[in-house]
Amino acid sequence: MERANEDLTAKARIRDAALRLFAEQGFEATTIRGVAAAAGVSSGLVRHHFGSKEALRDACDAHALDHAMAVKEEAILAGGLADSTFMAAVYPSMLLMQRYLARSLVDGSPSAAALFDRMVDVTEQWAQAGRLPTRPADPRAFAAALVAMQTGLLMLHDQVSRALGADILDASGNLRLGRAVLDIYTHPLLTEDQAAQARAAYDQLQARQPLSSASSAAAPHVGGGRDGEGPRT
Amino acid sequence: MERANEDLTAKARIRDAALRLFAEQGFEATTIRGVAAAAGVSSGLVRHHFGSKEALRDACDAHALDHAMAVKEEAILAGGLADSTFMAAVYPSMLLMQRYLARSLVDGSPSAAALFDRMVDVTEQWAQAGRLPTRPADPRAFAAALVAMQTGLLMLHDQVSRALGADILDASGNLRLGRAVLDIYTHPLLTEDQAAQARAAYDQLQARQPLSSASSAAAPHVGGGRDGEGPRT
DNA sequence: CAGTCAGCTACACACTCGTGTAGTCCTTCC
DNA sequence: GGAAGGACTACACGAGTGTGTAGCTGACTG
Repeated sequence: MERANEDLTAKARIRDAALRLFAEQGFEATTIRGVAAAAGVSSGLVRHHFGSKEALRDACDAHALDHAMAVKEEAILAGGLADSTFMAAVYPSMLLMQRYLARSLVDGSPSAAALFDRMVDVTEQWAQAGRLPTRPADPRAFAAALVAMQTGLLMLHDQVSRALGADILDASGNLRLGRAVLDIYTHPLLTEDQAAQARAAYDQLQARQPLSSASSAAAPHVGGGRDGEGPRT
Repeated sequence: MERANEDLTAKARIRDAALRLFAEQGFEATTIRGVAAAAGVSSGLVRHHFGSKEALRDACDAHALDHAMAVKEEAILAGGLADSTFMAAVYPSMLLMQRYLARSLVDGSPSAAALFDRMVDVTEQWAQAGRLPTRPADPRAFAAALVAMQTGLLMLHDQVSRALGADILDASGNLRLGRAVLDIYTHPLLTEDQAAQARAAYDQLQARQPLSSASSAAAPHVGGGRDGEGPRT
């Protein structure tokens, strides 16, 4: 399924190498010479084909978006298996594209930021459409948090893989992670008592510092009780 | 509560500036000269106090860990409010430390990776301790996914803030995000039917490609049905 | 008062980066 | 056959980086 690298044009090889390196190392840390070496060409050729490093990034952005869209449409046209799980399984390149886009968010790519907003929009509409078992109170914040959390999984690919002892981009490790995330999304992490306690704590916080500029928690407590410490230190 | 910058020694000012810049821009993109300018000193003084850029990073790592641990112990000693939510609310600097550590994960800092592993360990033990309403089938993967997702929220600080139209490090935006994450963790995102359907899809995937190296999904589908597309494209 | 030493600065060096330019090779078309 | 043009390389340049070194200042110490 994966096309052989030797059959590709040099321009495509450069773009693919850049996409992979950008995803793995980030935009700043990736050098044009490194891209050229990975693609098996001279550094001058990178400039010849793409003009500048920024233009190379734009080409990668466009390619990642095009690829994701094309695969998505193809999957929709092909049948009912339009959910992203199956798509990513059938098209291994999807994960690289997603990881590239996730990394672009950290690097501050404008197009990735635009995509993030779009994903939040789509998720917000999906949350408001009533497909959820429970309608969230704040669909916008709900969507933003959900998208950011899922993206975090891709960005921390190396860390998660190391903690699991298996590459989450491989079939076995990926299935394992997928089931775990499914577990998180399926079962509530807090009992009703704990949730009520947490909500009360937020109410108290909001009442105490209604207009203060002091920061509070980005990480919600997961363990509700006294010694219940969340995953975040 | 926040100490005045002018009262700090130059070494402390350099460390604080480096921590903030590392958290905002990443390690590679931050220059020693930039740190020196932010601290109001010459670039040579940075080297005089810390020896090298890597040693400066180590000092920031140690400081972030020390600060987090000290605040945590103090909170535990002070009373029952040991959960991270309240701590971060009381100690605004906690969020910066967390954001720094989250960013360090992306930049590949060894000590941040060690901290990530420790957080996964703690979360795994917490998941196995039976405090959850439902015991996860794979506590290790469950914990890794949970920690990565929460960390993702901090790493995508800018993106989430933009999508919400409010800085999530400020009180109002942070409360809003906290409630949203609480919402995610409290209510299941999938109905039982959808969850069963997703599990069946994973079983089918696992049976079809038992030992293949082809990648599958890191993003689980959230919408289960035909046109149900998850937040991830 | 002289000595000392940490705090601090200014400056230079080697290196790597992105970029610019000239030139070679090879295919294509008249 | 020869001109033309794209694919591709080699090399040079300026800017910015981390790092090294010499020197200045002021407080403390005998």
